[in-house]
Amino acid sequence: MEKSEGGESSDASVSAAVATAAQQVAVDFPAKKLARQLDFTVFGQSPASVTAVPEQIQPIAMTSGPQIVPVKLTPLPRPQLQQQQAQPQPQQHMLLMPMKQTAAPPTYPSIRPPKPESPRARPRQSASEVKDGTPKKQKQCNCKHSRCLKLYCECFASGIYCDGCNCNNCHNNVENEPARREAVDATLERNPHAFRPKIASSPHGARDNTEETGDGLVLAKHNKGCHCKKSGCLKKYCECFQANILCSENCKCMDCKNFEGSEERQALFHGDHANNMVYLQQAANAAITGAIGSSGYGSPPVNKKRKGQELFFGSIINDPVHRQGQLQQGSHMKSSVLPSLSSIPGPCVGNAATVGPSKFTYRSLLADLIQPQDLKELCSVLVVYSGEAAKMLADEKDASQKQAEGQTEASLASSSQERVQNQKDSGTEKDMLDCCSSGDQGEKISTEESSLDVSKRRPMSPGTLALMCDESDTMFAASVASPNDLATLNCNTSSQLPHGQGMTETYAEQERIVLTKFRDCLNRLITLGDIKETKCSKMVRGADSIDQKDMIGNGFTTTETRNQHDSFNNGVSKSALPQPRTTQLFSAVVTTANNNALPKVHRPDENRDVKPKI
DNA sequence: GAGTTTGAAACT
DNA sequence: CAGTTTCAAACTC
Repeated sequence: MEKSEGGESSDASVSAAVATAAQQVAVDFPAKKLARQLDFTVFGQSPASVTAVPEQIQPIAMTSGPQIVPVKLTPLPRPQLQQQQAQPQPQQHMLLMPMKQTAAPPTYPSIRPPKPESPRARPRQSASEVKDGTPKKQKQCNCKHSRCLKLYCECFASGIYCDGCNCNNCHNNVENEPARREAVDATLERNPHAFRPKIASSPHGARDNTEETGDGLVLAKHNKGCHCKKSGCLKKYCECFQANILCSENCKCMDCKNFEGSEERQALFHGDHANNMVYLQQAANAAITGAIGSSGYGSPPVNKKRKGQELFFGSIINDPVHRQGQLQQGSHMKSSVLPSLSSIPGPCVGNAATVGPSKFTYRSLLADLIQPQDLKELCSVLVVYSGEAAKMLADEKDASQKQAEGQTEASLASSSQERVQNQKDSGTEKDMLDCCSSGDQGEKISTEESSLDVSKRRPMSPGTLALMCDESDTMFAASVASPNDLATLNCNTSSQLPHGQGMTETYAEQERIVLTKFRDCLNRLITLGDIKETKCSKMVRGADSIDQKDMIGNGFTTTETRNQHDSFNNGVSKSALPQPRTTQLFSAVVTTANNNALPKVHRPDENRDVKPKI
């Protein structure tokens, strides 16, 4: 007779029997359903609490050996059990596994499950099992020939009795405990780790079994890895995919698309807001950490050795769709061929050889747009801005003072006195400015302020100085200011910082301008990223009209910013700025500033949104 | 719901 | 250990 021996009808009685029989462990090992339900959240369990389980039951198991221990169920040392402990649920059929399996206490690294999936990582777990994080119903197997006594059976593999399943000739129940235990023994004999988590535990330890993604999530790895051939590891046939983890070096899959950065994988997440947000966050973080410089790629993974690599790789070459994502994957497959494929992502050859635990890392579209040099140059630009702002403020102040003097017909003596005072307030600022300025910049200042005393120089704001400090290395020292200037600047900073209210206002204004320009720069970067993303998308979709050169090199960047570059070169501050590459990316900011920002330092409407945005 | 596909588990 | 078979879930229609 084919029936579900662990049927729901008998659920209560079976559970009661189990609870009674295994009273001692009942608390630690909640019922079966719960076990599975809570599967999904147990990865976060602390290793300590998890490892305690096997040790706890080990004495019992040791005494049982091959014998059947119907009374004291041997729970599988799996993470989900810990979850059960945390949230004890009534009537569950926790099964006892022979202590064999606990001979080597499994380690349950604290892993944040990408997805609430069975720790046991039994693939093919019905989605109905868990919805909105709250398990509704235990997964019901449909075994027909295995009697639910082989790992084919999810329930058995999960270490739980069948309960309400649709299986035939089920022996995975309390009534057939002897047979079940035999099966358990046999299974453990074949594979001592058969009932241990496939995901999360590792012979190398918890730490080795986890990897961190761009967003900081710690993802688990499949201990054995999958061996998928046709599913691309993007279907639930794949254990890794089903567990919502990325394939790892442990996998031996072919044509894997379940790696970070895989477009196919990302596509799957389209429509799934939650997952999409995770991806976006990963991308954002990756952009922050990896967008700058040619090392936009993190470490392209590495790992997997695929039997179908050659074949798979060959398909990539002519398949744009696979380039960006799998290209990265390919980097750890056949690094020798990577360079030729690195066109889209950009220069990543240097990283191709990088070997790391992580498989794939997101590479920002801006990776080849922003170089370390750009940052330095940006800082220089901002420094100049700060100086310009300070100067402008001083000019305005002087102008207003002079106007006031004229109106009041103040005496020459008093005027001089005020002038001296003014120097105290803002004059030092110019000193600082000139310290960091040289060449044309200095000339410009002297020209514009020919009527002013040379000593009427103002210090830069603390924020500007901070930039200066960061810039005090190569670029700046070489092209903007001499080391002596910087030294002087620093000295002046420390000695002249304490200024009056005037200086505070100046600082605030300087910083506001700098921040505003920085914001503009970031906005521009975003725009460039959008443009590039669009182009990449078109390209990936097979839009053959796009010239790849524009994508990878500075093509579109240079053309887009050429005019800006020109205008920049005509700007008043050009000599103070290190040349060119910044002009490609940041010239718009500079140009804009030269055109309208500095002359009107006080423009609340323009700067008012700086705070919120930044 | 039946049939097919898939890949892990089991077997040789 | 590799190849084959069995099995049940996932998937397709």
